[in-house]
Amino acid sequence: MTTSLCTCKACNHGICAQRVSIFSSLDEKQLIKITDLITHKEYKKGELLVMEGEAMDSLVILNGGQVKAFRTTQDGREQILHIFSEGDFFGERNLLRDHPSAYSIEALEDVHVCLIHKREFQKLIKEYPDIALKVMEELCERLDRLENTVEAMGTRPVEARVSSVLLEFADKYGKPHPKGTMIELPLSREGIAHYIGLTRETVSRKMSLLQEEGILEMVGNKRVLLLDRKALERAVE
Amino acid sequence: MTTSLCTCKACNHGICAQRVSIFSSLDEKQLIKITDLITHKEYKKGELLVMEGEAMDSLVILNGGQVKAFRTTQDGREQILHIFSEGDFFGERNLLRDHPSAYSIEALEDVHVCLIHKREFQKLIKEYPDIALKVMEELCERLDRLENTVEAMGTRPVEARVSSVLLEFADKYGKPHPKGTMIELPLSREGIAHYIGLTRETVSRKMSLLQEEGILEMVGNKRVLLLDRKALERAVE
DNA sequence: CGGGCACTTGATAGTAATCAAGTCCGGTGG
DNA sequence: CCACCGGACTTGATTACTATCAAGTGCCCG
Repeated sequence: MTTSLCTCKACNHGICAQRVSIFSSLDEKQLIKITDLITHKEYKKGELLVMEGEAMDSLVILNGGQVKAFRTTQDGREQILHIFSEGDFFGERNLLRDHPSAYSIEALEDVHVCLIHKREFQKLIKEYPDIALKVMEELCERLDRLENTVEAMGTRPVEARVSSVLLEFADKYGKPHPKGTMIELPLSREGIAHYIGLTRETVSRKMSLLQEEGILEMVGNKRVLLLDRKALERAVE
Repeated sequence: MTTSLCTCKACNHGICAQRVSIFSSLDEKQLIKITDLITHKEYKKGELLVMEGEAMDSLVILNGGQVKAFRTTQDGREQILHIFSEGDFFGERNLLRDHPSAYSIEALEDVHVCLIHKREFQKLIKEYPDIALKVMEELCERLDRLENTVEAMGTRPVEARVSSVLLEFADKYGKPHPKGTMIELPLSREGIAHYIGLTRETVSRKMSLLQEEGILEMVGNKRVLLLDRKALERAVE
């Protein structure tokens, strides 16, 4: 999955589509055809790719970097709904149903995206039904994750929710380390708070607690060394 | 949509599949073919259709009555994730990915379901890609609703969350009434609480408040007369 | 190396959970 | 049809927890 990355600036080797799971059922010839339909775009950290309520005319495939999908309430509170990483896509719902975007998308770091225009995407789906099945699979994953989030927000004590996010990040962004797992946090404390419906102070306090308990070690502000995964898993239940 | 209901006990007129949106793209001949694949089952109010963690071998289409999809935590707390009504289906995710069920399903009233076996469903999806698109549409709707729930649970004050559920029920189950809209509540106070992550007492108190404000009127325990929809909509924001 | 921003920590206040009685609804049986 | 019973609902008092407000500290980038 992470091998043979396309490192060229504009993906003109014709292989970047290969890395996206929704196209995994296609053969090389078909992939090259698709690559011709793709246009590219770059965003800097902090830039908005999409604004809530805006119409979308393309499927967006993340080809490097991470973004957050979030909503802002009238009184300025933010709720993060999804974090998308390399290989993920978004906009599919707006293309399928012709709705405006239900959330804003902001680059968490410098980001490179591939765009497939609405009419091409709709043609592709008709032509290769397997693509629809792959999209469906991805929608199912998101449903699973959101259901877990709802359950956590509805029934779990705050400490369990923090633990749960840390486990999610460990699985997605963790790298082996002699003392456990090193996690590159995609979000600041405030970001984590907005992901699970808390305030930055509460997240801070709970993470300090976890550190005192010897479960993890904070390494600067952007990394966490997970020492005792089992303990974290117990905290989630 | 609600016309020409199949009121026979076992749906042997061969038209019950017609009422399900996922088959709406098929013609009558195809529908009759599908009807042959369907088996039927009845459940009484309170019965479990599916247990969390159980393997599923069929797509379940609700042909009458309502059910709730929920999870129970180790310490006995319940979180309701979905409410399914006539025409809705579930189990699709387990069939597509061969996972055990992520939640239990309980009949909220006497229920009649149609079952399509896994192997038939998978054949149908291959044969009629439009069905996959319809399933996808439905998954999108559920994602939308869950995203709204997460946003509400993360950023909205409790009163707004209660108002939000009442509006949802008004749209789904409300009937015109000289003084406003009469809502048949699918859930008890406790059920509503478990749907939005609160306790029954809190739901009770907030609904009493809404009644004092003249926004609604409780009619017995199972119905609510919504008097001032606009006010409720304002409370959600 | 310095400055700004993110993070931590502490004190206080507000809100919902919990605990605890009562009341009312709704179904059942006479 | 009415009376009764049990479960669901309401209401009140108290407790627990997290948001908020406020200050200080430390990380990270230029």
